[in-house]
Amino acid sequence: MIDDTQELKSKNTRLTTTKKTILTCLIEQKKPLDYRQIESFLDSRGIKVNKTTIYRQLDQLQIKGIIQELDFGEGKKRYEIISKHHHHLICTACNKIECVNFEEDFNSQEAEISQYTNFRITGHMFEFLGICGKCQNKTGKIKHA
Amino acid sequence: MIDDTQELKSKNTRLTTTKKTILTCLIEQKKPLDYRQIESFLDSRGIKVNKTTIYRQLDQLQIKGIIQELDFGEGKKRYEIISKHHHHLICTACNKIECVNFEEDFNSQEAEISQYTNFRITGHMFEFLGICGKCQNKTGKIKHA
DNA sequence: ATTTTTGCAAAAGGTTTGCATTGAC
DNA sequence: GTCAATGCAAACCTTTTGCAAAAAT
Repeated sequence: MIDDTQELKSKNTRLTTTKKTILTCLIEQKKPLDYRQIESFLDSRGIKVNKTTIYRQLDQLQIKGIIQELDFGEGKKRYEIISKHHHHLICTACNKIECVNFEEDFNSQEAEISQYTNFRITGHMFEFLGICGKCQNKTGKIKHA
Repeated sequence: MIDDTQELKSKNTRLTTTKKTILTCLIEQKKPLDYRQIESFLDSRGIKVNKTTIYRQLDQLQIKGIIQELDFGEGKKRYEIISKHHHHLICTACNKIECVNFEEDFNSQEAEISQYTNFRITGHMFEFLGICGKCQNKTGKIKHA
């Protein structure tokens, strides 16, 4: 995903407190965070920055291939450090998001698809929906599958 | 997904031209459409309706379990007739979206996940990203995987 | 008559842009 | 001194809300 073109496109960057702290935040929390969560983290460190700055730093980090944007259909973006390819568990009751790794082999599916389409498949999004432990215990209101 | 509670929640509805045409649109096109595409369809049939009305009808159809909202990370929702469970092919060059069906068996993955999390898994999102035939032929600018 | 459907304007929520200023190298 | 980083206000885009008017049963 990260190619040389993108590396070159971005000129020198300066290592500011904002940038350093956004990275710290995403590295520490190890899961996809939205704008508000990142802002809170900065806030908790006493760093008051304008939202434009945060968004711009996130853009920049994405262009450099350091972080990636994710969208779980919440009407907002989430940002995550790019490490190895993995998937997510999304609690449909409380929106908690966890990362999961598992052995994946979608070759048969991809082969099946290429049988009747002319797409060249370059990737996939595969996220699990469910109810987290806390929400399972919390209430009887949750629908049972 | 469709349960009795939801059925009961929605009282009588009236079969208006707007509602009928939105349904026709989604049934004919057989793929996830965004607000603008739906509006254009209505427009092409000479039906001028306020956006609020369209959004409200889409909400209503969703509550009744007739359509579903999808989000492919484009910053907007898409709406699709609920038929059997299927997946999508998304062209990362032109954003074209197609539906695909294939045999799926994610039991091993789900088992693996439940080994080290306490989520009860109720569903998944699994969409393929790629380059459609048209875009493959169109230009050399497209990155090769 | 009652209740759904509609239009309009305005707001909401997340994200982006333009422009001038500040600050790092 | 140069170029990246920042703040601010305003704009943008999609979606939602409140309220009153219209249409359907």
